[in-house]
Amino acid sequence: MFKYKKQQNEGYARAGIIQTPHGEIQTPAFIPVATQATVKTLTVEELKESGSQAVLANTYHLFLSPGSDVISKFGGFGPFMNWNGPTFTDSGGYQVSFLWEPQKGILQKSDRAASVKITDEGATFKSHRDGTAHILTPEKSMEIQAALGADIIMAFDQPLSGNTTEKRQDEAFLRTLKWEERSFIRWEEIQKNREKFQALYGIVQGEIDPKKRIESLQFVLKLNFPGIAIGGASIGSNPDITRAALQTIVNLFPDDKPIHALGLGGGPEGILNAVSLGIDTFDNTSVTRMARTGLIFLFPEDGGNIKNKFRVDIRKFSPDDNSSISKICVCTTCKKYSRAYLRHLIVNDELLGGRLLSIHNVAYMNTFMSLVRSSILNKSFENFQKQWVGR
RNA sequence: GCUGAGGUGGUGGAGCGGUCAAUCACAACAGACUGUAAAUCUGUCGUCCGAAAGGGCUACGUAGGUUCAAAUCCUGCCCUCAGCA
Repeated sequence: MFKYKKQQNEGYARAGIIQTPHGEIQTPAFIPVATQATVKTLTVEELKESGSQAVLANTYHLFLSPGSDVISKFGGFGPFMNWNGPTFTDSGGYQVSFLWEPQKGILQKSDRAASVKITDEGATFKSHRDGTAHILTPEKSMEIQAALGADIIMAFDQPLSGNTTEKRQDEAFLRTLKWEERSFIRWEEIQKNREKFQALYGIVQGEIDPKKRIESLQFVLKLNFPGIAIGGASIGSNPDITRAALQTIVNLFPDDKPIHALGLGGGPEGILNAVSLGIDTFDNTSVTRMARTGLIFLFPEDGGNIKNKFRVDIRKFSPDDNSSISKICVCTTCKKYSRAYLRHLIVNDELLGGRLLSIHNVAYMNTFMSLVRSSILNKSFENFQKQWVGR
C-alpha cells in the first residue's frame, strides 16, 4: 500500500505520485511541518484549502508531549489533529543530535555534555520541557513512530553540523549507518503486525563529500528502504551547497522510490534547484515561520525575483496600501484582505497576522509546486525554471 | 494661594558629584530564519568625521551659581501632577 510511480521526467527533475494508505501525494510536493501535530497557526481546513497534500510531525516532540500512548489511542497523530491525508514523521534524530541551542542550531560542547549524550546504543537526553531524562534508540524511534502512525517515517540518524571536528563527523556518519540498519530491522518486525503499512525512509548523509554521500545512498539502497531521504546541514537554504550535495548522488536515484529532502529551506530559487536534481518531496519550516515574522512570498507577477528571494517584509508596504498582497494568488488572505490590514496586524503583533500570512505562504508554496509539477509533466520545466530564476 | 512630588533621548523610565551620550524596556529602522525549544533571534538607534579603532560637537525644563569636575549640589524663574484652601 505504498508506492512511488514516476510519471514524467525532464533531466533529473521528475513528476510522480506517491501512494499511501491515506491517499496520494502528487510530486514534486511541499510538505508543511506540523512538529507538534499542528502546522503553527493553521487549522486543518485552512491547510487543505491552501492545497496541502501531507504534513510532517516530529517524534521527539510528540513523544515528550502528549506521549505516544496518548496519540496511539487516537489512532495516530493524523486523527489526533483531524488530518486525514498522508502523513510523515521525522525520527527525532535531528532534535536530539543538534537542536539544543535553537538560534544557532548547534549545541555548545558544554551544553551538549549536559543535555545529550550520544553513544552507539542511542541518545540519552534531557527534555527541553521539564528536564526529565530519556533515551531514544533506533528501535525506540521506530516504536514511537509506529504509535504516531504516519504513512512515511524516518530512520533514526545522527546528523551533525559542519562546524564540528572531522573525527566527530566520521563517527556520526558511521553510527548513522548502524542506526539505520537497526531502524530497518525493528521497522520490519513492527510492520508484520500492522494494519496500515508505514514506509520507512533511509536517510542519506555525507554532506557534500561525494564518497560519503554515495556510500550512504548505496547502503540505503542495499537495505531496500521503501523511500530515501536526504539529510544533513548541506540540504538547507543555500542553493549552491544543496546543489553540490545533491549532484554527488543524483545519478543513483532509483526510478521507483521517492526522494525526500529533509529541511529544504528558502524559497523557489532553492526548490527549483533541488527539484532539478531529483527531489520529489521536501519539508520546510521557514514557509510558516517567515509568515509569522511578517515575510510573504511573492510570485514573479507580484515582483518576486531571485534578487529579493521571492519574498518581501509586509512592513515595507505603505500603511494605507489598499491592494491585496498578490494579483494572482487565490488564497483567502489575498482574496479578502488588504496589504494595509495585514501590515497593521503584523506591526501590532496580532496573532491573526501570522495566521493570515501563513495561509498565503502555504498556498503560495503549494501553488508553486503544482506549477513545477505541471511544467515537468509538460516537459517545460527548463523553461519554467528560466522564467523564475533566469537560468 | 499653600503643601508635597516631579520635569532626562521618539516614548516609558533608570541614574542622584567624576567610570554618562546616559542601565533597561518599548517604538522605529536594518537583517537572519534548514528534518520548528522560533508569533523567534541579531544588529543599529543624539549628531558629525571615520572601514574600524577612535575623535569632535550638542544635550538631562530654563537662567545663573558652587566645584578641578554637575543629569546629579545651591538659588531664581517656568511648567506638570497630587492634596489642602
